[in-house]
Amino acid sequence: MCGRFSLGKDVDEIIDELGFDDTAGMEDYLPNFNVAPTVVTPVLVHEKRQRVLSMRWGLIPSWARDSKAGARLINARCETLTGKPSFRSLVGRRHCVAIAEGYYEWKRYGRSKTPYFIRPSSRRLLFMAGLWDLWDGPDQERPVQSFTIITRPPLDEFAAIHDRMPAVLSPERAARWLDTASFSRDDCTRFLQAEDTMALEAYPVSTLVNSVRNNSPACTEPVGPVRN
DNA sequence: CCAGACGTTGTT
DNA sequence: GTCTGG
DNA sequence: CCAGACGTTGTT
DNA sequence: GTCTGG
Repeated sequence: MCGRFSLGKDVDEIIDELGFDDTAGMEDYLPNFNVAPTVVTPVLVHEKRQRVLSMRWGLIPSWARDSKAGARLINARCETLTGKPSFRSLVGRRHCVAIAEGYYEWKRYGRSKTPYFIRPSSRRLLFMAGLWDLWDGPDQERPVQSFTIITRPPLDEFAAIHDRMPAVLSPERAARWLDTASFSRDDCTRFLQAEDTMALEAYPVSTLVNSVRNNSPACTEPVGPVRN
């Protein structure tokens, strides 16, 4: 699955890599090596054109009575996406792509757990398919924008770490996912489960990352061998 | 018809 | 909002 | 995902 | 154990 990720690059690096020429949508951005659910973080959307919106991680459905309801909707299974009340209306309409340098996964060893960091071997940005929604809170002037990250069965190389992984998208496939106007709802699950061309590497990291209070480059530093 | 749920993960 | 259960 | 809290009353 | 907060 995906319950934590890192985005520690500077705003200029990110904007440059995305190919944008301004920082719209990232005015409040701060590098964060330990992005956790409920945190506001930049994601890509396509509304007439591609752009960045900063959203809360953890989808709050538009009909939710309170914002707590969505606190646990941090992931959506690609196999069941089109059937679930919280997600089905967003498929083909509100696609987004979470921007990260890599994601964390805790591998279980009996009673203990070791965090791993998984990132593109190229060290370019990692894109993860998602869905987003708008929620009109009772006292909110503006609707709350929130998103969920789609998960899938793992690629063979990562099956030993965990039995789920985020739906990772190469830049080309990310653009396809975002362009809902030309995206077929029926292809959704197949598209999200396709082999992606983005080569990834995985390695163990310090348990520093366990606590969301720890936000430093040490979170993503290897403490064991890097595996491709 | 109205009421109530609406999610994923991991653990046992 | 929309579906399921009663 | 993990960490941390988990309660009420009255008093300052 | 289970829920909330980050």
